This record gives sequence, C-alpha cells and structure tokens, in this order.
Amino acid sequence: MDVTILDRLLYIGELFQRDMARAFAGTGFTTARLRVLWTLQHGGPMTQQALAGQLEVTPRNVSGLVDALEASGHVRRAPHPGDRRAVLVELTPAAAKTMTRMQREHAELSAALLDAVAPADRAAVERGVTAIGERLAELVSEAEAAP
Amino acid sequence: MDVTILDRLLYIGELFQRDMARAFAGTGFTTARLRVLWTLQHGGPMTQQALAGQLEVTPRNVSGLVDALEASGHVRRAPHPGDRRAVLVELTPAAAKTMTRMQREHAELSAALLDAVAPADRAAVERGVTAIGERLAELVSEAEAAP
DNA sequence: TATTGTTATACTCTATAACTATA
DNA sequence: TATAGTTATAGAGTATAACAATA
Repeated sequence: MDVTILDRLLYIGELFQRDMARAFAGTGFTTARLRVLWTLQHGGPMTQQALAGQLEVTPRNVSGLVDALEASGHVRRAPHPGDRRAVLVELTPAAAKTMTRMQREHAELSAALLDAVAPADRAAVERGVTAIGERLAELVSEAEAAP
Repeated sequence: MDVTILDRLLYIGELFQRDMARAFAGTGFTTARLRVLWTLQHGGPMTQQALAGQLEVTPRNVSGLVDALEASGHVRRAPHPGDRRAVLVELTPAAAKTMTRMQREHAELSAALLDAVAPADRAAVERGVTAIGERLAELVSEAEAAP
C-alpha cells in the first residue's frame, strides 16, 4: 500500500489548482481573487464583512482583494442602503458573465471526470467520495474543538 | 445536479489543507516548507536545483525555503562531493523522525477515510478515484501542450 | 559557455493593531 | 460602546534579472 486513497485525492486537488493557475496566468486573476468572484456569484452582492466571513479571512484582507478586483473592473463597490459605514460589493455585468461561463465549464469538467469512471462504479464513487468528505469534515472539526 | 463530484473532491482537498495549516499553526511549519521536507523524505538528500525541479518552483524560492528550514534545524546543507558549486540538502535526524511519524499518521488518516465508505463500495471508489486522477492529468497536460 | 546558488527587487496573500466614520 | 472599513506595518511565498563561483 504505497499510494493511498488520500494521496490520490490530494493529487486531484493539486492538479486542479495547477491547471487553474496556468489557465489564468497573465490575466491578473489569482486563486484568492477568483474565490471572491465565486462567492459573489453564488451569494450575490454582500458587504466586505460578509465576504470576510465566507472566505474565512480578515476584513483587511478583503479590502485588498476588492481593491484589486475593482481596479481590474470585475467588481463594484456600491453604497449600502441603510448603513453608511458599509459597502455592497457586487460583480460587474462582464464579470458575472465570465463567472457563469466558468461555472458551466466547471460542470463540464466534472462530467468529463465522472465519464472516466466505469459506468458500473459511478454510483459507488459518488457515494464514497461524499462519505469521505463527511468523515474528514467530522475529523477536522473534532481536531479544531479539542485544542 | 448542484454539488458535483468535482466540488466534493475539491472540498476534500480544502479541508485537508485547512487542517494541516491549523495543526502546524505557531510551529513555524508552513505548507511550502512541509513540501520541502516531504520531498526530501521521499527522495533523500538532493541539490537545490533538484528540489526546485520536483517542487516546480524557482531555484531562488528554494534558497529561501532551505534558509528557513536550516535556521529551524530541520535540514542541513552539506557540500556536494564532486561539484563544489552545488550543495546537498538533507533532513536532520530529528526532522527525519518527525516526517516518519507524519507519514504514519497520513496512512492512518487514509485508512480512517476509507473506513467511512461502505465495504461493498470500497473497491469501486479506489478504482474510480484513480481513474479520475488519471483523466484529469491527461486533460491538464493537453491544456498545457496546446497554448 | 553553461550551471549552481545567491543578492536585489517586486508583487500577492495574509495577519495584527490602531484609527475614522457611522450605528 | 460596537461595527464597517481603511491606514500602517510585517512576514511568507513567489517571480525575474543580474551576478559570483565553479564546471
């Protein structure tokens, strides 16, 4: 038992990240900025505090990421109606279109990967990967709870 | 089909990385430095050029990582016999012991995760995850080849 | 002339702490 | 007094380019 199932799972994550980095090299996109856009695509316009919460990152960090994305024309800062301290960060129409396309490509990649699995194994793989994710989440949250 | 298999695979990778970062917070270990130690654990003593190649990172970057790991007592720089330009980077005995323990814990975690899969599904999951990794590697290498 | 590693410089992500404007 | 965001400062990872010593 040299290469474990965990090794294989981590390898998939690494490959994916490497491909993302390569695909966006030179475009000004970075993993951290894409995470912001992805969060806005799924959650809609939100304050920087909300973004910081969802990304599990400090508010200061969000300021920098939003600065960069605003400069590159991917997000806008709009006044928050009802709280003049806060701003609402929202995708620009162009960025929303880009994210929709990325979401479609992501789904297509997922389908292509499942296609590599023997048809008879597919249901088991879906169940198994789900179970592994849930178990890992349990183990991690136990580890975080017990210092 | 809202959460795809790819989403679940990426979630597993994120959880793992988050747990690693948490486990080593405050110890001076970082993901990048652990990768260096892991590479030395598997490949034995090697030059910084070789490390840069295996990590897919610039030689300059390796200099910095090895500096930090040398300062913290995890690696040593030894003269290369036969090439006075190069150095051999090797784990210190203490670090080698730590890495062996980590390798064992890694295997135990892998076993615990496979344990979360229904026994009847296990073989299919191993086959399926392997197939997905191979297909993704193909797709990535095609994407890298065709600019 | 080519290779190994380092110095110099710069950018991104990230964090903490102190501060401003509003609630 | 508490919250939203920013300025200030710092450290880690990463890259490119120029340079020294050695092949």
